[in-house]
Formats: sequence, structure tokens, C-alpha cells
Amino acid sequence: MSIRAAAPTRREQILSEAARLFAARGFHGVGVDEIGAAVGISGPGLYRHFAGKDAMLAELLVGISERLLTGGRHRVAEAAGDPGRVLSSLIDGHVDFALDDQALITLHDRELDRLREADRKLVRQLQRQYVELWVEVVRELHPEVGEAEVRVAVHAVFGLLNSTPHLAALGREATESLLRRLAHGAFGALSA
Amino acid sequence: MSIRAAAPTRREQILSEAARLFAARGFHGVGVDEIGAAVGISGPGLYRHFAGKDAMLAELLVGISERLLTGGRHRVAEAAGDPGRVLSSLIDGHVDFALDDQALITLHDRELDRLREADRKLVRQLQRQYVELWVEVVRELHPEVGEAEVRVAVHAVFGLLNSTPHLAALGREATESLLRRLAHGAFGALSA
DNA sequence: CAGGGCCGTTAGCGGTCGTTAACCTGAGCT
DNA sequence: AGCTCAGGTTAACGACCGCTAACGGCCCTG
Repeated sequence: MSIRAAAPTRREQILSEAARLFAARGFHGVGVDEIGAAVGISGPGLYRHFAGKDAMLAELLVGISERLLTGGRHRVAEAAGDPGRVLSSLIDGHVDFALDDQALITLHDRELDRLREADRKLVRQLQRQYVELWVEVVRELHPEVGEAEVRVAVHAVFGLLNSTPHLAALGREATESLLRRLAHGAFGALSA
Repeated sequence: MSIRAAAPTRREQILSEAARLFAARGFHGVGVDEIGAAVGISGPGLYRHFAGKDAMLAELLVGISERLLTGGRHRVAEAAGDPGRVLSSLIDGHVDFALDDQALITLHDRELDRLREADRKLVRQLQRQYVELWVEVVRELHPEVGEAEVRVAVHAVFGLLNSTPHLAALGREATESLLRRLAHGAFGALSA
């Protein structure tokens, strides 16, 4: 067996290219032929791997939401009992994610409404649980701030961290460090 | 002549409804029939007012960008010489805008690529000038921070302020005040 | 009251898009 | 060697969509 990561399966190739294209031109703006061409097959060939175009988007969005939530839970458990460290870890994780998977971040809040009812509900539920991780730890750090306010602040910081797609070049590490500082600064202003 | 604001023209009605629909379902996801129906006429009737669907989006995006830039310049001139007050004023203005025109804010960074080359260039140029207003004043307040870093921070704070569309209810004034504090907090972390 | 814009209407055209159908091919197993 | 099946191919269908054509009513003006 190889030491290197396994070669991506055809399914994974398709998902990766679809994410890129959806992020660039919007779900409705990309045709199946184009997605097929991006992985070297023709449009209808995709139907050997996915039930339809919708299914690709659904799998992408559910996948992101699950990865975010799982990662978040891991970090919360790891630093449990130290809210400051938990928040830092959540921020670090989200920054990494935003910088590694810009296309997915873009899709995540842009194309949710294109999903079938059932998938949309699932994604929203996962998102809600992820937000809840943040809200809980921020509330521990700022007990005097109301829950609704904290929830808004968390969403706002997501907006800040997810701004990644429109960033000028600055080098990976510098950008990471800057985004972390900005996020901490925003939360710090909660109890000023 | 009436004291009340003039009734919106048909053109303005169309633009307003188109903005709402584009924001909700994406440019490609909305048909002209639907836009027409939203103002009480049928699809092709729109062509008495606009050259095409693209023209509506173009007018919306150029309009937003111009209003942001004009408002920003006004505020810069008004408080010239006091960078702290200028930044606060820019933040206030942007918060008001984001809360008043959520649909436009959404379109502004989501559907830019659907424009014809010429319009897209114009919008980008206006956006760049607006960003520059912010970058200049933030640099005055944090002279030790590099320009690239400041530019990233400004974009990130835009992301924070523009997160408005996914906000839980909290009352207009409370939301305004919170967003302002968060933005100031983020910028404050620039030279920590 | 005649005439001409303004602002609608409906019908329909041309193109695109997601999806299905029918067929093909090469690798692997028996 | 022959069967199976995963994973492609091209052709074509049906729906939809942006837009134009052709037409009509209403209001304002001379």
C-alpha cells in the first residue's frame, strides 16, 4: 500500500470540480456538460455517479456541514473546561476550513435554497448545531450578554471569516493570523 | 405637490422586486415572468422598461456601488481630519445600508459575475474606490500595519457587516449597535 | 375628436438545459 | 472463451426561458 493519499475516486473528482464551478458561476449557471468536461467525460456520463445535478449540490452541502460540525465538536471536547481555549480552537478550525475550501464556503451560504426540502432541512439542522457550539462557548466567556446578541455576533464573525473568497493575496500564514486576530477582536468587543 | 415621498415609478417597483427575487433565488433562478408577476404585469411587459433581464441586474449593481461610494465620500469629507470619527461614520453608514437594503447587499457580492464585461468593470471600479476610502482611514489609525493587511481586514469587516441577511431577529437598534461594536472591535485588534 | 405615444397584452420562436434511452467497450471472474 | 457489469458514448426528448412580434386600449394633446 502506498504512503501517499489514495487517488481521488471519480465521484470525488466530480464533486470537487462541481464545487469549483458552482462557486464561480452559481448552481443554475453551470450545466452538466460543463461539469462533465471538467473531469474529462461528457454530461450524461455523470449520471453513472449521481442521481442528478441536485444530488451533487446536496452531497456537497451536507458534506461541508457535517465536516464543520464534527470538527467543531472535536475541538470543543479537546479543550473542554477552558472556554478561552475552546473559542480559539473553533476560530482556528474555521479559519483553516475557510482558507482550504473557499469554494465550499461560498456555496454553503449561497446555494442552500436550491436544495430539496429534505436536504435543506438537514443542512440547516447541522448548521444550527454548529452555531450552537460557538454560542455556548461565547456565552461562557461573556455571561452578561444576551443569547440573541451572542447569536448575531457569531453569525457576524462567520461572515468575517468567510470573507476569504474576496481577499487580496497576503500569504497563507499572515492571512490566518490576521483573521484570527480580527475574530478575537470582534468577540472581545461584546462586553465593552 | 405632496409632502409624502413620491410614489415609486414602475421602473423602481420592478427594480425593487427584481432585487428581492434575485437575492432569494439567484439571478438565473428567477424568470422574467416571475418578476413581472411581482409588480402585477406579465413577463414581456418588462421590456417596455428595461432592455433585458441583464439590464436590471446591471442597474441594480451599479446603483448600489454608486450609492455606497457617494455616501462614503460624503462621510469622509464631513469628518475630515479626525480619522476616528471618519471610521465610525463609515461603519455607521455601512451598517445602515446593510440593514436597509439586505437584498442589494446580497446581490452585490453574489451576482457580480453575471454582468457583461463593461458593467462588471464599472462596478468593480466603484467597489475598489469605496474600499480605498476605508483603507486610507484605517491606515491613518494604524500606521504600523501594512497596506495589504489593512485591505484584507477591510474586506473581512465588510463580510461581518454584510452578514445581515442571516441574522436572527434582535430589533433594529440593538442590531445596529452590536454590528458597530463588533466592527470597531475587529479593527481595534489590528494593532494588538 | 383625431392621432400618437405609453404601456400593457398574448402567441410563439429559438436556444438551452436536465434527463433518459439505447448502445458500446474493456476488465475481471468463472 | 464467454458473461457480467461498471462506466462510458451519442441522440433525442420535453420543459423552460429570454426575447420579439403583433396587436390593443388609454390618455394626453392640438
